[in-house]
Amino acid sequence: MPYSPDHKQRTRARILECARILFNRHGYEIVSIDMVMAEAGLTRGGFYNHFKSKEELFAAAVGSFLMGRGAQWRAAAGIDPANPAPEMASQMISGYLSPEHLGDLDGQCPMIALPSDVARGKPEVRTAYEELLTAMVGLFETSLQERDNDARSNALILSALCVGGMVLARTLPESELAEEIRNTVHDEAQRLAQMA
Amino acid sequence: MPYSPDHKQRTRARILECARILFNRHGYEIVSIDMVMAEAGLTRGGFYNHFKSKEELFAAAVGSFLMGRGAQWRAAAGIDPANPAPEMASQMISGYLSPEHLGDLDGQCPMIALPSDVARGKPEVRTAYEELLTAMVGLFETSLQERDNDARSNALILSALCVGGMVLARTLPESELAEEIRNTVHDEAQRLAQMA
DNA sequence: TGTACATCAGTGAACGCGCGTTCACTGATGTAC
DNA sequence: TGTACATCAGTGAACGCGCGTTCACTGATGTAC
Repeated sequence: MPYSPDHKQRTRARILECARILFNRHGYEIVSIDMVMAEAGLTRGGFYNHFKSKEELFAAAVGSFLMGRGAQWRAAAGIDPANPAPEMASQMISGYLSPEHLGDLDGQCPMIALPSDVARGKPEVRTAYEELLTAMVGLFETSLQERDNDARSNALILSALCVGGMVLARTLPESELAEEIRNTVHDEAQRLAQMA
Repeated sequence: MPYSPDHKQRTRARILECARILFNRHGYEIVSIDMVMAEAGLTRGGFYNHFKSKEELFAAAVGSFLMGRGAQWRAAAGIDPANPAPEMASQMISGYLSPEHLGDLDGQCPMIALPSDVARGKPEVRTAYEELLTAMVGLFETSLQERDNDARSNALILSALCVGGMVLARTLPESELAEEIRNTVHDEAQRLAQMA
């Protein structure tokens, strides 16, 4: 048995991490398998030892955010999904609609960076996106449900505000309007979360 | 002076219309200049008589929605920007967040179809996107301002809900969740427009 | 402890293909006479 | 009215390039003895 048992698994994780960052920054079509593998310190041929196609890599990269970069991000924001507190919704909104998140092209949530690419992708890619959204909606719902008997609807609305506000702010030229959108949507989401 | 004076102009408009539809459906990278020109009944070489690059075509195609397909769409929905009525906001929300708009891959608003592509584009492309959003925000604001002393903020929030709700519903796999998002966001936007 | 070996992660050349853009040209058109 | 012409929108071959994927191979590794 050559190589340690987890050698391949760690290489795969490295490829995935590089892919997530590159896709976030440049989008699905621009990023080539050569770019991903070079970034991971490997050559192109080895790619197919780990993934059966570029599309499969894309789905895996989108899905990897949930337990990878997204988990770090939740921890940094003091969010513990295992012990949901009523203030969790407010913390999520502050972090998601923050200027820091808007500027973080590499580390951002793929729901903001890649909706158009995902929408044109195969079902497995769109399902990976759905997992991210389901997680976000679930966290909002859990946080709201103590005080809110319409927690599900408000969780969906908060998710649409978070993703929608950030997509618009990201797509606009860097301008007053982009900041105005981000700020206004942030305040409205906080208001809605407090009211609930 | 060969050809009638508007011959070139009409050809340009035809190229632009084909480009808008193809970009909407397939995205910026997948659509080639060959595809656009063939769709317009022309050959690739002539493209550069009309546009100086693919990126310029993209910006023009995004911007063309406002006075082209978007104007048809407003007319069909009974929206007259010249005579803004208080119920205009509600009409816009009904049309924008409708199942018909969700299913219209060719004719949809580019703000839904292309945010990721635009965000990675040159400034001229992002400025074209900004024109679309500015128009939408302006229509909402005009419609709300009679009864609402916070019309600007609510116009921004409604825009984020419209675009955000549709981007999510479009990106998800065709599922209950996609319909639930569209419906819930639609109802919330209507509620907000009525309250204002 | 040291050596020969089997494994398989990783290599890199090659495949067929289509891209955006350029450019010398062609030929349909409206005008001049 | 009819014909020769100048214009320029449109043509299509060619350019250099990089893509996703395949495949015969290489060589670092842990194991067997």
